[in-house]
Amino acid sequence: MAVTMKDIAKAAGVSVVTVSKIVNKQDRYISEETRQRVLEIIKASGYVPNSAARSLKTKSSHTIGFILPDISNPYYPEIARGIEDEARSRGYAMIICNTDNDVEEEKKAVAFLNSKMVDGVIYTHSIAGSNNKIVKKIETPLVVVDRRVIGVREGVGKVYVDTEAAMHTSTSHLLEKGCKHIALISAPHNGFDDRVEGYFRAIKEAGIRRDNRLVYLGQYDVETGYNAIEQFVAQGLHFDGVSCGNDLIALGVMRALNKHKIRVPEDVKVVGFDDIAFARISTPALTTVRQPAYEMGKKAAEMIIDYITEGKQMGECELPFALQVRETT
Amino acid sequence: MAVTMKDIAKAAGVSVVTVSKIVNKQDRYISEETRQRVLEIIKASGYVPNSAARSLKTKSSHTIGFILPDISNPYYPEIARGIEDEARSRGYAMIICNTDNDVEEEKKAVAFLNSKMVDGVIYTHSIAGSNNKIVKKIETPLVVVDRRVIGVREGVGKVYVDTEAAMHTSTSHLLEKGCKHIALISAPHNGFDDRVEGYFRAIKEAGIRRDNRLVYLGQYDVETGYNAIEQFVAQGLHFDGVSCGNDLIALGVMRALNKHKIRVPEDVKVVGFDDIAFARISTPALTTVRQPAYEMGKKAAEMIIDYITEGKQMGECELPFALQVRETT
DNA sequence: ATGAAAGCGCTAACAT
DNA sequence: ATGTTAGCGCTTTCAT
Repeated sequence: MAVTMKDIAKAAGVSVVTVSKIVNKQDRYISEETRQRVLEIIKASGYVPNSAARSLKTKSSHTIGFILPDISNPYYPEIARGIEDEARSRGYAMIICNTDNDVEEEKKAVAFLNSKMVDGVIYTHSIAGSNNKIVKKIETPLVVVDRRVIGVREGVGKVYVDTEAAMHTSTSHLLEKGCKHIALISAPHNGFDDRVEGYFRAIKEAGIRRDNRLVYLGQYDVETGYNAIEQFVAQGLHFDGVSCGNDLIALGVMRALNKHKIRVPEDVKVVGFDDIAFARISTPALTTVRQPAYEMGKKAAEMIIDYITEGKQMGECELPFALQVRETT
Repeated sequence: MAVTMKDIAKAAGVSVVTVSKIVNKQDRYISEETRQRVLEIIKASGYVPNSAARSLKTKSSHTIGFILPDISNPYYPEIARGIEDEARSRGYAMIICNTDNDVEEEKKAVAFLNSKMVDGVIYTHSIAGSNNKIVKKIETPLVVVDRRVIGVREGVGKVYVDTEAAMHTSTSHLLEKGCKHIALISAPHNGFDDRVEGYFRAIKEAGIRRDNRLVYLGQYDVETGYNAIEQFVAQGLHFDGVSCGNDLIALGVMRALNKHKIRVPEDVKVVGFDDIAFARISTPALTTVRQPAYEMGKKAAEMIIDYITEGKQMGECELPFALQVRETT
């Protein structure tokens, strides 16, 4: 049996109340002498407060949930790390729930986190489906990270980057490098699709007519990039640049291009999105738009914990993106 | 205020005990009629048991901790996913703690998880430092995953692959492909170093004299692979194969080789270790030894939860590795 | 400066 | 088949 406050109290010859006050630093009216004595006994005994009892009483678990599609997908781990660093440094634990972009799984995750009595949840929702319903089920403070949710309930924190502008930047970069026939390979979102819009705005500004045959919308994965190129090649389409919805797609693109002996960047230039660790490592190294994943996670955790502990209203926080020019353009 | 058992009891006109029994499926002696009635009220009210109260009573938090070096490093997320899948399907939450391979951070993580009253911990310890001390501080059931810990206390579960044999396999593969001068690039471990041993055993069996100039021990990262090759080249060393301690190193190797216009696999063959997602995607695709990371996580969670819930003794579990021959050999 | 009393929501004997 | 009682370890008035 673990040592409890009662044990400490008995050993120190004081009441549990006194011990509680000392542990919680409500020691305004505690004599320095007893304070020291109790503190020493605590240290010697290896006493650790029972968090279940504390939670039951205070209605706060000092735990936050992180709902995301899949931790084993690159990019998300960086967000998770940002959350964990900020959270733990402030005494909060992070419980993660993978949903595989499945709305049913998201519902389960929400119910699970509710049952775990988390004090808040950070949510990177799936790209398809009606996330507003999910958001409504979340009873705790909530911050939506990485994705833009339109019209969610009041008081929801938001941390994001302007993906429309980012995509505009990456596509414009291709244009500046002399590309005239730029393909878009990405994944469809429900509602406003920032990436697609950013791409179209860039080529429109350049006075280029849109060619829907060069737009391929699949998933945010390697296969999509690969398959898209296979399809373009099979159709005999001409293109000299590819703007990708994320780096995974770009890597798939490069693989397919390599297979067809199409040189990057000489024949076709490629630009990714996200700047996952492998963008730097691939050969050739991928030009991409950096999303500050770690910072987003950290900011989201900061926001929600500030709210939980100080009632500081959560707002919106837009973080900057940055073009990383490497070898594929 | 959330709805409690008391509310349900009042609404159903029964005692909280009856509700408790129904919720916990101890309904042997509950009449079908009351059972249904209570269940309906529960459903209608959206009642969720208060896990803090439950934990306080049962001394079980239904939460397990996962201590690991860094979730934003590929390979670990797969383990994490395996743990989370198994854990959540059985009602357990997973709290992760990053340690950055720092023993002090590991201590903090252990203290943190203890304070969170986790029912068990799954531990992938740092490669340096005296982990036995850490292990001793962990008061809960413990499973060590991915790493081999020698001489830890009794009753600790272990999930691992035979890395010595795996490294022997990858190096032997290089030998079979005709390599005569095989370099080893890896990271040093404290105590027995499986990977280094596996490598040496393979070249010794092939009757090749060991050349310590071709052994480079740094970190398990891209830079180490890159720097090692730079050093070999600068020293004018001849080598036709590289056996790497993990895939990150191998990727760094390929990058450096590419820079020096050394062709893979024509001039130098490269084999990695782990089979992270990017091994398949890199160009050329990396030949490597697959470690079943997801399965290891899943197995570790299974083991520890079986122990927690059924007292089933934890043992050792060796999972198989598998050579994945791709384009770099 | 310290403590007594009450109760958070739940479960586990022990009745009935 | 259902309820009474007690208590898990802690925090929070309210006394003293």
